[in-house]
Amino acid sequence: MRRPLDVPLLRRRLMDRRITAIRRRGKYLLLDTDPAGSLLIHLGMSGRMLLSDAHAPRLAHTHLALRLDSGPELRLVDPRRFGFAQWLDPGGEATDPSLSALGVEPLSNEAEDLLPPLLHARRSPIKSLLLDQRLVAGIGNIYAVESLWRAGIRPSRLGSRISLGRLERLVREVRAVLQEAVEQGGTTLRDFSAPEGNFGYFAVRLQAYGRAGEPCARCATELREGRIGGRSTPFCPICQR
DNA sequence: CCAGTATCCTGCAGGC
DNA sequence: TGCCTGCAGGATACTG
Repeated sequence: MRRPLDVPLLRRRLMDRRITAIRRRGKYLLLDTDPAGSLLIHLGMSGRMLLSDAHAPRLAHTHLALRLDSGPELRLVDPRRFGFAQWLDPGGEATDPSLSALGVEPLSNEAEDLLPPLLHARRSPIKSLLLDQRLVAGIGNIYAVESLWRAGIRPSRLGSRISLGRLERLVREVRAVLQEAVEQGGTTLRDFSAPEGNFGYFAVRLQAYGRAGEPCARCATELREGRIGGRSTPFCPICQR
């Protein structure tokens, strides 16, 4: 379902509300307010949130700008418009179909116990499983590709055909990749940046994503480019099995 | 149930 | 230089 970006409605709802908390669920961002309610945001492929001086010129494709009483403007910039911002009334988090269906947070304490058997029970390619937000919340193409390379697992291998031990290793690698990426400020390929405008430096650590045709960092075999779920899927034909 | 494809949209790189 | 094609961090509807 394509989501609306109803600016007049957002203006009515957000006027005179105070932002009390900022949360994340999977790839969704939630700004909770008082009086109760939340602004739900997804950045899609090309979206960014920017905290800018209210007088600074707005970048092209600025679809939403929230003037904060504290001074700056919170802006949603999204050239491709796959992202969205939507108002949620109290309780909306539980009724929103995609939000309520989100799976395990990979960085949560229970992920290492819950995920391996869950992945083992499915007959889809493991990469598709990692990208399925209803199973695991928050993994995108880059981090799926990286985690599988690190774990030495072929992206096309069916979940049911991977031992629980190897799936446990995979989940550990997913967590490590995500943690490192967050520490490095994310992965800037083209237009990603943090709200203050700084870039993410995880891209320099990518060993597989965007490296098809280059030698594998582990075994020097040329990385191949596959396609799973319509997404580019580089992998090492020797050390990913 | 599952896999693959099309779709939404703009920008950019590469080929000719 | 300019035009065309394909591809890009995501999610979902549809088809077979």
